[in-house]
Amino acid sequence: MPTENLLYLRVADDLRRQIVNGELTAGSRLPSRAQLAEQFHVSENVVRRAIDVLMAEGLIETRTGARPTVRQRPQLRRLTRSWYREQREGSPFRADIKAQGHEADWTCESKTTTAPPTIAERLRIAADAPVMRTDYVFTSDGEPVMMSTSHEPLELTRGTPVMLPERGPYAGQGVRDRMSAIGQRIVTATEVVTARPVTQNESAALNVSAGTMVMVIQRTYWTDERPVETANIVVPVDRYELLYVIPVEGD
Amino acid sequence: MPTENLLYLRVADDLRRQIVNGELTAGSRLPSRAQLAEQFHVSENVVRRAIDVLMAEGLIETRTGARPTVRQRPQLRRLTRSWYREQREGSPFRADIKAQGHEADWTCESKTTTAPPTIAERLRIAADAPVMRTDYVFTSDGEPVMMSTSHEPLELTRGTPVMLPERGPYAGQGVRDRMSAIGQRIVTATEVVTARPVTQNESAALNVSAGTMVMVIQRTYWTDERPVETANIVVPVDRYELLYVIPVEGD
DNA sequence: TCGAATTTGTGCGTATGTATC
DNA sequence: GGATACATACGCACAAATTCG
Repeated sequence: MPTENLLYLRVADDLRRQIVNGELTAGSRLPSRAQLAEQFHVSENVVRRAIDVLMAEGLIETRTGARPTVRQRPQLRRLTRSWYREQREGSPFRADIKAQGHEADWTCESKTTTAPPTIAERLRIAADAPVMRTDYVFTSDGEPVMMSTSHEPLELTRGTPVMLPERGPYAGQGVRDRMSAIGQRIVTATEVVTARPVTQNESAALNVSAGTMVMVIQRTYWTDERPVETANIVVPVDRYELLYVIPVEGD
Repeated sequence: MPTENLLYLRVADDLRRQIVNGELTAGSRLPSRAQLAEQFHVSENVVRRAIDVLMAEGLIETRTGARPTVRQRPQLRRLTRSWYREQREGSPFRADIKAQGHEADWTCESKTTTAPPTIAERLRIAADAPVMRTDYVFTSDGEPVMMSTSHEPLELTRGTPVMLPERGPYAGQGVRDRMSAIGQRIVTATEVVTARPVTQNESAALNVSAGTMVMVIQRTYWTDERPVETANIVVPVDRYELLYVIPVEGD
């Protein structure tokens, strides 16, 4: 169906065209529903459905009482998910953000708890085994942009200087350096990437509107023998793209 | 807001609970709008919005004239996006799918064209330089599950036996082996992962409902000197998760 | 096979609450 | 505080597709 004959889709198409063409600049306001209805000679209801479509596409934002605003297309920032042929030191997140000309920082909170089943499986430890759980919220230029929840088996770190990830001599230096300090040499990371709608908690913490999507990276760090850390990293799809550099082996 | 006081969200929550609890089994039908409206003591319009929410979440499917059907939760299949410590031969896609106990196949169509700007940039060739474009639709157990669009510079392959990716002695063997046959030794792949709503074309080709999300992998194969192939790989988020295995180098 | 009942998708009108300006 | 505008909620009508006797 090249030409759309449904009213609300026709309206949505026209408005979308104006947005991507720049006739409606980022940050500007759309006409009100009543104005659009008169303009397109349709009912307000049709306009509302068209607005819903554009909102689902992430092109506009709506707030009750205010006319819809054209979202400024945030430039995608790139997260490099690879150490291949790079000499990376300290926190990968900070290095990535600084490389793109922004200020990076984070807050975190650690507590000991017991491993939930999915985490236990990923760490290959018994369910309910003691773990150190650390919740991070990462900020770029002061705005929260990413969050993650990390789990480390306490059987590895208990009683060592690195038990608390963000305290002590190795604070803020990343998992690899911390684990290295207690003789755990990380040689591999696995990352399982999925995408899903944002949860209420995440939408509040990351200041993104409900219904938008996030990518979830289930990252696990491995020594030659065992997994030593695993984390769920949550990134809004409209803020980040992920870059993987993959060595291709074989003749 | 722990308890939701909006009518349509209350209805959606109740129906969602019934689905995930298994009270509404996969493949079964929901009651009709009128029945649900009476059941919940709300208007049909509220039920409609609740249905919209569940559809956006991918929990149900609707067809005009038929009651909404509960989608059978497709088990996520895993795409391995790495050659690290694996000896992979031929098509990575087929190997992955077969390893998970399914039949894999694909259809494709090649044509010569000129490089659009984004592709030209990724291949580091002039815009409008001649390229071989190949569109793939991958099937698993006969169902379309993934699609991709590949571009190769014709300056590399013109006049060689591998010019047409799916014809000749190297048909179906994957980019690495084909390029190897003409002396292009691929040593690195880069993949940029993003997620966005499915387009109309994709939703028709992949048989997924409109409004659902896909992950897009922008993959580029590199020799030591230059990019030799780039592809946009489109995978629905509710069918696949991506697995990256990353060697961690250093000290 | 056919036709009638059912059900969804679309479209219209209106009212109320609430946030914005 | 008042005017504006969106979010939610109610009602109804019709076309198209499905379902089923």
